[in-house]
Amino acid sequence: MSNGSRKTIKDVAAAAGVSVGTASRALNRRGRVSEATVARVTSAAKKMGYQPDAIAQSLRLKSTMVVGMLVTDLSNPFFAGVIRAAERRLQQAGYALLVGNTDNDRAKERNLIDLFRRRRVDGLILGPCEAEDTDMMGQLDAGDLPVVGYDRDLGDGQSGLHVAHRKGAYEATRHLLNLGHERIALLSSSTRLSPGRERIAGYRQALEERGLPYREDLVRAHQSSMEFVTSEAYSLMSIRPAPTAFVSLGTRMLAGTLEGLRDNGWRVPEDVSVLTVGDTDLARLYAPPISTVTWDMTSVGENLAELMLRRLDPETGGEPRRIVIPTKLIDRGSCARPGHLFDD
Amino acid sequence: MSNGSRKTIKDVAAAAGVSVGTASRALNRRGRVSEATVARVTSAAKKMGYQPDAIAQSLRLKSTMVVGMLVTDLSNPFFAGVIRAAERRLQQAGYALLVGNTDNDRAKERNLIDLFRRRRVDGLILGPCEAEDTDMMGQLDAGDLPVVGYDRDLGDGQSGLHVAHRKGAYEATRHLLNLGHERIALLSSSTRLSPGRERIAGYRQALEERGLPYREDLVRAHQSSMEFVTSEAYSLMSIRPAPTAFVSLGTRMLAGTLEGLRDNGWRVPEDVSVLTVGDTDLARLYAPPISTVTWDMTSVGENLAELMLRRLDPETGGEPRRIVIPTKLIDRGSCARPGHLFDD
DNA sequence: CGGCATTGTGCAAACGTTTGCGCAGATTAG
DNA sequence: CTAATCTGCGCAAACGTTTGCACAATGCCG
Repeated sequence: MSNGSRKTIKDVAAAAGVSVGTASRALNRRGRVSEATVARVTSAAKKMGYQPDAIAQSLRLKSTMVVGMLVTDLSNPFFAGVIRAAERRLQQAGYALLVGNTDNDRAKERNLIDLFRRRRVDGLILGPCEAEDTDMMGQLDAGDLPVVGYDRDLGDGQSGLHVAHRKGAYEATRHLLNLGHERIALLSSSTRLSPGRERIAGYRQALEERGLPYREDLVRAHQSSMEFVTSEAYSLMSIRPAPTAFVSLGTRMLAGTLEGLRDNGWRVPEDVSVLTVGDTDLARLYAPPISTVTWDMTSVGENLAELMLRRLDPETGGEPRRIVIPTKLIDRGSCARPGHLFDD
Repeated sequence: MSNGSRKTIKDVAAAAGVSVGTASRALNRRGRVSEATVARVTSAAKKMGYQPDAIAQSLRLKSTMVVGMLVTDLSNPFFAGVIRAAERRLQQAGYALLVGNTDNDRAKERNLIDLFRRRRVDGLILGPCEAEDTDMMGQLDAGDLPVVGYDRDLGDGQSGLHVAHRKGAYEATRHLLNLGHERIALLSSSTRLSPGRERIAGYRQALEERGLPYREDLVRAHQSSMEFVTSEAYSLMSIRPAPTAFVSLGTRMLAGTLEGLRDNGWRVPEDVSVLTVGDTDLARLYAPPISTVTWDMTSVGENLAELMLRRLDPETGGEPRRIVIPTKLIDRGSCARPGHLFDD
């Protein structure tokens, strides 16, 4: 079937007995071509398995039909799910998705952005990254590269999507407050990222509404490596009077939290209530199942893609838009009235 | 800083007072250029923030520095982890990784492959996909597109990487047999994919070595959706005499399996032993923790990248290579001597 | 000081497309 | 029947690079 060297439009034109220009017009049904030649050319193209060279097209048309996306860590299932949905939607529109991992490192992010610009991506979706810089996004966008932010603070005039982390954390905290908890320990992802900041803000807001103080010693917000979370959990457990609830406000922190509690023999929910963010198999099947603040990853991905497509469409490209994805609290019974372990 | 339109090498050349050709040679330190002009040109380039256009380079050099990778589902953490590691390694070598989801659908896979070819990827990493076709891979490779397979059956002369699923399943089964189990139920991913086939083969081999029959009614191998797995688990639990062990041979089947067992009140490991494949938070933190056949995702990703880079390097590109990634059995106590639930 | 190798530079082709322009022939209007 | 319009096609430029080739200038050797 496939001959040695790849077929170009020149070969097709020759086979159909027309010039390259005409062949191009025929294949794209653009400009003035007779139906007869369209037929001849397309059939010749099909016969020899011709596929237009996307690189050459990109060069000529000044559009690569690729959008880039940067996340801190693709192996985080919550990013992977979003990427999957975004890719699907973009593909329907003819775009490919190029992903990059920033490892939550600002320098790496810069490098990747430059790399993607050199590759002439048509647009860029930027996930949260350490020390986000709204100026940068503005510059890129002004430099003619449409940018859509994902859980990331934006400058004016840019499109972005946010999961309602703040409200989610607020509601989770209120749930615990309503049960009578007053010392709620917090394990959060880094405050240098928007989701972490927002969640803590929600937690704080709920406390303040009840007139309870925001106690720094009850809040730990750093990396989310498993060992680290476990050791922070230990440390929180040694506070006296002890926290009566643990909120794990990072999508990958539940395991470490539970490990810490279990190793110390604290029972859930008799001794301590637990609440987490991001629905996982572990949360669903732990004994007891863990109550969770969740949201729809597919919706996030699709809306990100939609936002980008809107920016890419010359018709609607002008006005930036913002989207907020709501969260939902799933109550599973890992929260109860406060226990009385080490009350003082 | 950044002026309106993007700078091309022409601008750099003009600013440095040389011709484009010379500018190119200076920037790439290729051919004969005086050190003086190299300095002038590079400084001019830096001053105006020039970045070469990767598209134009690709067209001219006939290499995009992009490799494509196709998996069934990027949101499966076991693929995501591999992709992450592969991307990292490829990036060090200057390549970008373009990923696509096949949804385990042969037609989609074909489409994506065509798409990637049009995009002129320099190489292709193909994960498992329904009804794999070794011919196709051979054709692609012969058509001058290096292909590396991942847990996928290959034709002759192609590079590939396999996780030792067969051996892993074999050892897992033997572990149970050694404890005295004789009726071991199997929930496996589809046999239309290499990992599923291999795992079942390993299971079978272990049974046969003990002179035990391979019973089709104890083996279920289909999709891995949660609901499906749970219902299959139910069905297996109704067999009499009942299975004394459940092996969940898919990376995403443990949750469904455990749910089925729990809902029916079967205790692990007193009533039933459980073993799974792929280490997850759930396996680590379930009560009891679940014994697991695991392997190193990072190693898989890096070796895939390495295999591809080797094929891409004109020096070593010739000979194909195969790599096998070993598995390891982590014993965690979810397996015990057989219980006596519904023995007959 | 003449010939010759060496060095640095510019010119132009090439990669594979798309598209504006011009032109010949066909069709229509007056 | 002539003039105007329309139709279909070819030509060539352009997108931004890299690189073979030619050529002038320089340095070296005899």
